[in-house]
Amino acid sequence: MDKRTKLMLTAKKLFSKHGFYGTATARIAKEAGVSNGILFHYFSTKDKLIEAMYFDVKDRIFHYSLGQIYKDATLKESFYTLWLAAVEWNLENPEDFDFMLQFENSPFYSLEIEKSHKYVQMTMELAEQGIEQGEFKFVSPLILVQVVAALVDTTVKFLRMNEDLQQDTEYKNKLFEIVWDAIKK
Amino acid sequence: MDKRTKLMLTAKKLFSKHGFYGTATARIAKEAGVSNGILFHYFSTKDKLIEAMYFDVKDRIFHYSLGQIYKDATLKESFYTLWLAAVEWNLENPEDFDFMLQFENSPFYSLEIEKSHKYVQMTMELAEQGIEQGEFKFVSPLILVQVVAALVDTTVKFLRMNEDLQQDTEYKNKLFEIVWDAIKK
DNA sequence: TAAAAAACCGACTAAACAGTCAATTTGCGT
DNA sequence: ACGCAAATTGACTGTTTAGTCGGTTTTTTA
Repeated sequence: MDKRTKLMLTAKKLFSKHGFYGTATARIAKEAGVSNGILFHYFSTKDKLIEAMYFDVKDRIFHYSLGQIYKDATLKESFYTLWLAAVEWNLENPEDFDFMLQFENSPFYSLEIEKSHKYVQMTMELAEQGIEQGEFKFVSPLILVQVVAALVDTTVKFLRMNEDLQQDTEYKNKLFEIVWDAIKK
Repeated sequence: MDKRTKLMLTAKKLFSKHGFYGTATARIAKEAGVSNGILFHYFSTKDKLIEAMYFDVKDRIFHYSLGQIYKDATLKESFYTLWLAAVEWNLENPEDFDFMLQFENSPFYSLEIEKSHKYVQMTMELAEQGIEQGEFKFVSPLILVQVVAALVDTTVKFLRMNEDLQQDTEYKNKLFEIVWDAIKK
């Protein structure tokens, strides 16, 4: 594994556990088993490292989740697939999840960053579709997307505390009804 | 105003803008117009200061919101009052809001802390009531509470970006329907 | 009003920190 | 096999940091 990847993995682990400023760059390098200097060769500042990790993680989760959607699916099916994929991905990648939560609620984060993401635009289009077809509530598509995202996070946090429910498909369907009822007309 | 309060107000302002570790204790004291030493007289460590602020803010918002509920209100009215009060309080106290978001998504936070709050228990009881009466979805009351809380945050973030909608009662009613539909059976 | 306690000051310190840099190794095209 | 660029090292630095402390002022108590 190349050292850049090693650094990213170690940084993710430490950031998610100890926070951004609770994690020294020297410690990242040390635990990754590489030299101090190489970190700044790949990422000119600590902030750049954090930002690079954000794009990496966000990219992977969206790519995975959107990839699950199949053609000719109804709107509800598409949203179910999207929601479930995101929930399961986050459950399987707790470090990514904790890192994202921290980042998106920190002063690092701005909506400009979010909107620059092509995948966000794709989900916005899905929401717009639903509104036009009269299937979703007649509100801004942006808030529908954010509601779904927020409820993914809420679900993940909840299922984390209730491991016995993580495999319970029936219960998860119930949880999806929360999301669907929230956005549907 | 006593110096402890001055410190808390200044800390809140700086933490919300620059993050926890982006804000030096010396800077808090300086901008609060008090000596460096007095900060550690009131809060033995920086972490203690952060935690004390969390309890202070959380206490005030819950006290305010729950205080708005009137007797003989239906369950829906109670939830509407609760949701609206929380949304408006957060809009009027953006520093508190940003601070809370950061704190609750940082490694500082744990569910133990949350549950220790008497107000959380009160909202849990409201949710249990709704489930028993068959008015809410038959899921864990905890997740219903968390869904409402998450949707308060989502609404606040959205209304912040759309200031023209902040006074639009009709639109806010629409946004509440999202919350209500999410939890109701 | 005296004594005890609590609030308050600001200079100080030891540790930790992000980022630099000159020197060395590695890998790759020719 | 040569030469050159990119990767890699780790010791180093100037700054910043949380927290301490001996001493002073203000407030409370009896």
